[in-house]
Amino acid sequence: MGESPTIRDVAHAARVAIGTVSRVLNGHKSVSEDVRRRVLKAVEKLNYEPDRVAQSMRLGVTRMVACATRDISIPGLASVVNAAEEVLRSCGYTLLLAITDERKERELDLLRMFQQRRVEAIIMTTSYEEDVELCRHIKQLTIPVVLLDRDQPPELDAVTLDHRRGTRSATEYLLGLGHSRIALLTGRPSTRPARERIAGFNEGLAGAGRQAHRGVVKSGGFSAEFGFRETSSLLSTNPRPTAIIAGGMGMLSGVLQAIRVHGLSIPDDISVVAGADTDLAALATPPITAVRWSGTDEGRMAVQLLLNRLGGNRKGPAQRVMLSTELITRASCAPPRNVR
Amino acid sequence: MGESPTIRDVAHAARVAIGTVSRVLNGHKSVSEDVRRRVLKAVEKLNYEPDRVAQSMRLGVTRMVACATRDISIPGLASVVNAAEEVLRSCGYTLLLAITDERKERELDLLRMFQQRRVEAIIMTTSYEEDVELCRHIKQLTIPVVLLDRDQPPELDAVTLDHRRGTRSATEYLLGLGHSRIALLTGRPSTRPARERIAGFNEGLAGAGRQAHRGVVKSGGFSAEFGFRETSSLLSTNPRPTAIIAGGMGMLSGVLQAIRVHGLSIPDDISVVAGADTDLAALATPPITAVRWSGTDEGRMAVQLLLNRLGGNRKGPAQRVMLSTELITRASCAPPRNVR
DNA sequence: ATGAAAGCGCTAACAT
DNA sequence: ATGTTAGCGCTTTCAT
Repeated sequence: MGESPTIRDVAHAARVAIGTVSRVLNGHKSVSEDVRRRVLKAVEKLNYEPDRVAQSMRLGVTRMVACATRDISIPGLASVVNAAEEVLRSCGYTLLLAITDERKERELDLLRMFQQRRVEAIIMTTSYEEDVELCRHIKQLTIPVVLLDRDQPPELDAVTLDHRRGTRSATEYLLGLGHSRIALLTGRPSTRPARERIAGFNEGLAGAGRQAHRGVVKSGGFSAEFGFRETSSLLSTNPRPTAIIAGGMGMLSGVLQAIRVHGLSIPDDISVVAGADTDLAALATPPITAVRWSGTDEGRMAVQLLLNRLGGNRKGPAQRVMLSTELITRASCAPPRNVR
Repeated sequence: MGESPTIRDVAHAARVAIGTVSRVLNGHKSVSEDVRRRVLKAVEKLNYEPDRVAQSMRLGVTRMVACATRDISIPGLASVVNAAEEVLRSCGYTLLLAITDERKERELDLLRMFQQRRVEAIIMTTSYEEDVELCRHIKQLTIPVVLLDRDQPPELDAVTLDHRRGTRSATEYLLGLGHSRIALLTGRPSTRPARERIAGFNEGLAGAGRQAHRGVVKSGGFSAEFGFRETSSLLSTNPRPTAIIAGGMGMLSGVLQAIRVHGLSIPDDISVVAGADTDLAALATPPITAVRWSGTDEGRMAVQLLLNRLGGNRKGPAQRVMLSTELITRASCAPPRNVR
């Protein structure tokens, strides 16, 4: 880094003052054609690139936005980040990416690091929405923060997904097929997607006049491992559920694996609904009914909210956008055995 | 950003000189207990965070590493980035992420931006390895660059995957089952993974003493869309191939979709091998034989090479690491009809 | 139209 | 042990 030419080198080569070089590079009006040419030639010759660190320091603006998220190898999250980067870059911002792995300590570390790096805004998922320390640290930031599919703290902007309606639709659909023992697998209730799915599930059950105990909720994680473990244990109970809702982005593979291991077939022995519409859901055999939403829209919208804040609307009330979900019915659900 | 307290504010609050604050914060020896306590209390009270932009400027070191890649919504790439971020962060580096979308212009833009931001190293996939302009721009960078699964330019470090052997194994396996019309779908030969897969394919065919024309190569893209399009067209030829190798990370879904649309069944009508071992490959029905490798290892190794350079070994010869691939045989391949 | 110089926040070298 | 100051590369204000 030390060996890069500086504006001083350019000025020297062009035999002008450094202020003049700056003016040329920033397109100021009062520069003579002759000088402008000399400067540009010197820039070319030295392969000069302005130091954005120095610019940031001088101007007090970094044009960097940070994104902290659980794990981008989860397809749903990768789309969000991918879309966010594309929009940000097209607006001249640079994305700084960090993986939280759902660890609170790491989230706090990252928050501090973002602050030190003087990023101008943050897009993030918090792992523990109810954690007061975390919320306190987030709120005392002086830059805009946009939450991804999170509710807390309430004074922040957020783009959320309508998991509640998606899960309610799935539940109603399964009840309509005649299922009376439906299991919902989802994350800890300390995160919004899990809470909303559970709420939608209960609404669906209640709305059909059924007893809530006809549903079984396993709330503890979004991972494939969790899906596998809980599905395995559910399938060993008697009577076992006749339908499972895999309420997490990367959970489906574990659920399918467990069903396969138990030698059961979909939808004859058990119906399955996926909480996200992935390649796997669409192309499994049979194809899996899924609650679909767009991670790309989520990422774009998050940046939208953020740019609105950076554009000057710093003090307005929390902006909340909820993106719709849609139940895509496929062949993975059928009436349970006893009903047919 | 303007309202953050500076070291000067801390110094004032603690009634010491700014140099003293700096010494306390950087753990220098010669500081009295009393002063140290006063400074830390002031830091606490003001919620002071040192400005890393200013530190970068002063020290000439940013502790930032950039990663530019095609599209992180491709599962294989997301794992690479995810792993790279984890290692980098644990070493005190911050990851700056950019999506190239395989556009040369964007790659050139990004290279320039990285240079301006004074990142200390770059991890990237180039879209057009043969492009002299791109190679020239990369080579004139003064910071370490690690290529992901790319060969060009040859003076750069790279971590690559042994697609050649993986594809040769797949080809030999299919030939061994009795297939004589095998199709390989893969990307443009301007990228290493495609070239290597084609080479491995041809080696496999040649090694079995078969005529090369028993193989059909469609080289044009890694996307699901490409897989769908080419598979559809291949399935309409007569005689149609009896086996397809989906030689790309996100291609399998398109291939399976096309096979499904044509009403064919795997492996009775056609055998399939996937170029990456994804959830979809493992859990499709039937499960798909796949060439497996570890994106996580790839990302970690890339950072390893990079840290080695940053650790001082700037001038050594290009470091090249090739990670092995493994053929995971599953139920998607069987002898073709005429052989059974 | 151009030059000179201040100053962004910080660290380290030099004083004391 | 602590204060003072130069200077990192840049933009911008103030002269001229």
